[in-house]
Amino acid sequence: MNKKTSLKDIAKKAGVSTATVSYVLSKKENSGISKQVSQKIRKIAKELHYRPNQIAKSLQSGKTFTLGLIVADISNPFFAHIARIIEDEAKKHRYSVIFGSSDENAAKSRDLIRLLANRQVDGFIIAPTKDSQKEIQLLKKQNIPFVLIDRHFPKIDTDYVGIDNHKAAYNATSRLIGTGNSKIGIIAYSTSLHHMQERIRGYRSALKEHDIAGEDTWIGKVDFLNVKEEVRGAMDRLLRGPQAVTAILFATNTLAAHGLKYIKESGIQVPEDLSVIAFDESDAFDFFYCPVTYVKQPLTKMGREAVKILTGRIADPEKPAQQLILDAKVIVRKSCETSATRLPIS
Amino acid sequence: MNKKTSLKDIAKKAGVSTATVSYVLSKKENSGISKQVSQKIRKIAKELHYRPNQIAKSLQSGKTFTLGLIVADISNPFFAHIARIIEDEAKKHRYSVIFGSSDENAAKSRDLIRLLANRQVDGFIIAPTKDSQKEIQLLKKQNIPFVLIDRHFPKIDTDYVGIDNHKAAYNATSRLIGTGNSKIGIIAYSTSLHHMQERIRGYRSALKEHDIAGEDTWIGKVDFLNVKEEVRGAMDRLLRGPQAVTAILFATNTLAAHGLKYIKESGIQVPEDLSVIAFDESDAFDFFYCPVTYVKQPLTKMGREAVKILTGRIADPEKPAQQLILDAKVIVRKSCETSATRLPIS
DNA sequence: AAGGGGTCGTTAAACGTTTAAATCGTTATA
DNA sequence: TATAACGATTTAAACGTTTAACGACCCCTT
Repeated sequence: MNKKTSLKDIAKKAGVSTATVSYVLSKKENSGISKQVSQKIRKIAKELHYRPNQIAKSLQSGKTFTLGLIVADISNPFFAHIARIIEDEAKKHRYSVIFGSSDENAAKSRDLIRLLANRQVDGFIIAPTKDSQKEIQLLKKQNIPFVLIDRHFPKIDTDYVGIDNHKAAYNATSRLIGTGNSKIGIIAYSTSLHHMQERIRGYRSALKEHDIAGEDTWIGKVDFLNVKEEVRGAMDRLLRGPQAVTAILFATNTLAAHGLKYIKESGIQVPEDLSVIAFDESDAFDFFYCPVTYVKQPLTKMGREAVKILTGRIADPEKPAQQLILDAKVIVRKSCETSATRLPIS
Repeated sequence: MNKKTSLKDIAKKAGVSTATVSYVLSKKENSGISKQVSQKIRKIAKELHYRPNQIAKSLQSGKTFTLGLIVADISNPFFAHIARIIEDEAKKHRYSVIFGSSDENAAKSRDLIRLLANRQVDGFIIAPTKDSQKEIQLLKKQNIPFVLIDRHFPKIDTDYVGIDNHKAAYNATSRLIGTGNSKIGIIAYSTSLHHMQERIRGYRSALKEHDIAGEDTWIGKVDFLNVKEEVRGAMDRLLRGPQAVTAILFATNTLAAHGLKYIKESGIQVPEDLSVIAFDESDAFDFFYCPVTYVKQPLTKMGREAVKILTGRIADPEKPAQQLILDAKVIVRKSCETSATRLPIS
């Protein structure tokens, strides 16, 4: 029906070549074409509602001005928020963003990366899943620009933006110790992903530093596939028996949300019975009956820098990889205040 | 450096024409080329890590297999959730999703639509802003497939997926009336957008139906630009004076979140002093000290149907526009239980 | 010996741009 | 008066695919 109008249509109507039209419509103000012809062409272009076909431009230029964003789940507020920041920063550089959710699944992640690579995105921002080292290596070998966010593989030298997870977990745990807790648990994902390992390591370091002999049972591991149930199971284990903990560090917002629900339902009193600190941010932390202390990641900076590093790499594929490790901030609230009485669940 | 390999490269190496390579690599199993040549080509393709250039395909076929998603703000959980559903459903139809946030700003929305149209997306899913009728008309005139979600313009005959906002607000308000409230307020956005008008109208209908003469002061209008402050101002007004309300309906999750924070800080007791119902979903509703009754939109169905309708339209641009109006469900919880004592703030 | 079919592959055009190089008048310069 | 220079526009190739149409070759019939 209503075919889109192309340079050719304009050229035909104006009685000139498509080259002339292209020069007029793409060049700023100069370059060879007479005022008369220029104006005529511009007029016709407007009449026909000409809109340049970006696909054709991309084919010819080899640039799509599109960034691929791959996260675990775009509906997770953590990633949704980052996505928004990336969108805004990308726009400043004239890029659009095409996204995909990997669900922490390496195969999905691989498929997404390939799909978007075929679509010739100019670069990727990726929160990689476990077991995707090979795919990341491949991107690197193919010289496709990308930046990892949130997680990375320390053995692969790549661009990366994230926080110092060890330090963040260390600080959070230290806070719990400082307010009088000596039995402290952590609930984390059961994954080899480095950021998660670092959070656990930071937790352990803090215990060790304060001469607390941590128990293995204090570390609750949760699989991505069955979060709700496994968080509850882990909480049960942490809060039971003679070594029951009096404080818990949740390694992500999702883990915390489930944990807090459990706490609420079991009638456990925070901070009297249990101190709590969580990673990330959530409405849940504000609205929980006792405002939850949390480890706030500098999302804005992370998103912006990721885009900057990526555009930098697109501009210069040869420059050395850059790892940007930011500090997270512990926002202290009531959920980890000192308390005298500590009652393990019987 | 590492140029991507094209059909031409494979053709050269195999000593055949690019056409042959194309036939082998794109056709399923048949069509003309001998086993030997086929295998040779496939082998070389694998060796050279051939990946088809989707941009070139798109130029030639006129299809990008990309959908444009334009929402108010991808970091709003409501839209982030829908985005995820759309992503998944789109994938089933082999589409990827490129997104943009309009911030309820018509100019931004227009720019986004044009940008993505230039990128030749095969269709749009749009939560339109106010004052974007013209742009929507334009899309229609240009025969670019699109589906509106969440909001639409009743005067423009377009595909649309949303809920019956009048009915939803009517039901929610009726619930508040049914539990003994007769002074009921609503906090909504100050916008001409139809969905918001409908929510207000539904609220009014319910009052009228129950012979309650609503006060204008019971309707708090909030501008998109200054939500936090204006919600607080509106709440102040609703809760003051002889006509102070004993119940509030929040027209969106964001409005509710700010309102609930205000309630919490002012020490107002829900549901004793104030009943509350909110549209949408939020962690805030679960974690607020009194679980909040909410109007749950069928997001999954909305997202899925939007994609289905869109792909349907892409396939057949001539078919009549389809409006899918779904029912929202009031999920009753404690925040709107009957209560005897009602104390306006003095 | 001429024609009819297959089989396997190539040619060439097309999609909508960009852009270096060529062309063609004019006009100024030597 | 040749020629150089300039200004305005066109030609043509290129980006990486797809695909209709064609051609070459071989085998079979009649």
